[in-house]
Amino acid sequence: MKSYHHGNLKQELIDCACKLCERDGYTKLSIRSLAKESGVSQTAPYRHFKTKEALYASVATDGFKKLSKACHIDTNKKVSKKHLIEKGRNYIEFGLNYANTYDLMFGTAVGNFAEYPELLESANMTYENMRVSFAKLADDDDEIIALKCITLWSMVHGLVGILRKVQVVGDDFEDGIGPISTASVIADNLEEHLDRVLTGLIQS
Amino acid sequence: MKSYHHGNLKQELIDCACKLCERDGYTKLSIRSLAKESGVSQTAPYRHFKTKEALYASVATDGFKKLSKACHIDTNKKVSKKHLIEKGRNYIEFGLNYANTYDLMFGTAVGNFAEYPELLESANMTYENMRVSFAKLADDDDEIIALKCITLWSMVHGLVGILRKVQVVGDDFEDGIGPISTASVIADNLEEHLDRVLTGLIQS
DNA sequence: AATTTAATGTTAGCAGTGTAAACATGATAA
DNA sequence: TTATCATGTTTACACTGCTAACATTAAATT
Repeated sequence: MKSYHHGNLKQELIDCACKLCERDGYTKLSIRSLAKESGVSQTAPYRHFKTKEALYASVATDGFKKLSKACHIDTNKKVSKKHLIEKGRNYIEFGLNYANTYDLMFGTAVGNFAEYPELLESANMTYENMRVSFAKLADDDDEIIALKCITLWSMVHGLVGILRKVQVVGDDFEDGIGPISTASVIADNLEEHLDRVLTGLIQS
Repeated sequence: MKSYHHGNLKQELIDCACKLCERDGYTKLSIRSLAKESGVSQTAPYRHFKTKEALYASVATDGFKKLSKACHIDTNKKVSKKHLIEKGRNYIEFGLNYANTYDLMFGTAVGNFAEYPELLESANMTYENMRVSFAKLADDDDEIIALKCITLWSMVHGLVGILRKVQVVGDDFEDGIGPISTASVIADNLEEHLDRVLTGLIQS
């Protein structure tokens, strides 16, 4: 005997959406299928999410929290380059393992983060963690730190994008080194790669 | 008096799709609206594009050709670091000025490039141009060149993504330097930035 | 030149979508 | 106890991608 009110619908919708978005990609997700999954009417989700984009925002928020955690460094203790390399690898692994969620976080599905305070907050936290960690390592003034931090961020972010795309682009060159095999080299030696890149960045 | 057959529908659909995808983002594009725009029945486009994804593939192909052109370096002449910096800037500017098209090219809207030979070809060409240009500059063996090339690609690609996202994420920190202002610094000094990054890459 | 064929168009229709409006239920506050 | 309001349902609209069956005409074959 089920009651008229669900009791925990919002959270259940979010959880379910996170799962489905990651499994099938966010484009495959429909509010109606989500509602059905929770055994609730087609339009019930609209009591909790004004639009589909708002639902996306919740999934993206969840993603940023996970990413933040994956990249978090305890800045009370001393921060070493090894720490940063490890966290860089965690970032990239998150981007590759949660590729569909990552799309939602960094794509255009959610147009303006400012419309979703929690999303804005979680995204800013991700950056802020990064910045503080980096500041503990490199001994530059704030502006330089911020600059290098954005550079570092765009490096790992870009690598996620290219590593994923290259698997799709293919590797059909007769001679020479195609992008796939090259990308594998990077992926298989992520630590070395990050070390090189990071060292260059700190010294610059 | 219009004839039953359009005569040039396929190309007109592509052109129109390119325009609309860039203007409104590819998610806003519908085959039906596209057909209406060309004064043709709702299902006429299906004679030229098996699925919507196939249409996307055509738009993406067009994008890669434009990107290739924007980044092309005449490798008969000598290639200087200045050349590469300039082309890097062109790449980034393409990514920012044709942001919606760029999404189509590097997002997940087209799942498997191999299903669309022209797309695969144009995407590979973009990489191949880059690799050859870079090879003329740096004097490493092929594998290292390819590796550095992927690194360089992911750097400019990442920068495009982050510079765009940062505008959306916002900049609301009380103290410290927020991502927006930092991104502006990078955007306003792209050449210097690329110079630093590129120099580090060549020397590594 | 006449005829067949294949490419390219149309119409009608299915199943699915986001979302708004009007109404129902029941938990909570007055 | 009653009134309110959050949360649910039903119904409906306009839109979507896509398929099947049919129409037209350009191109290929005889």
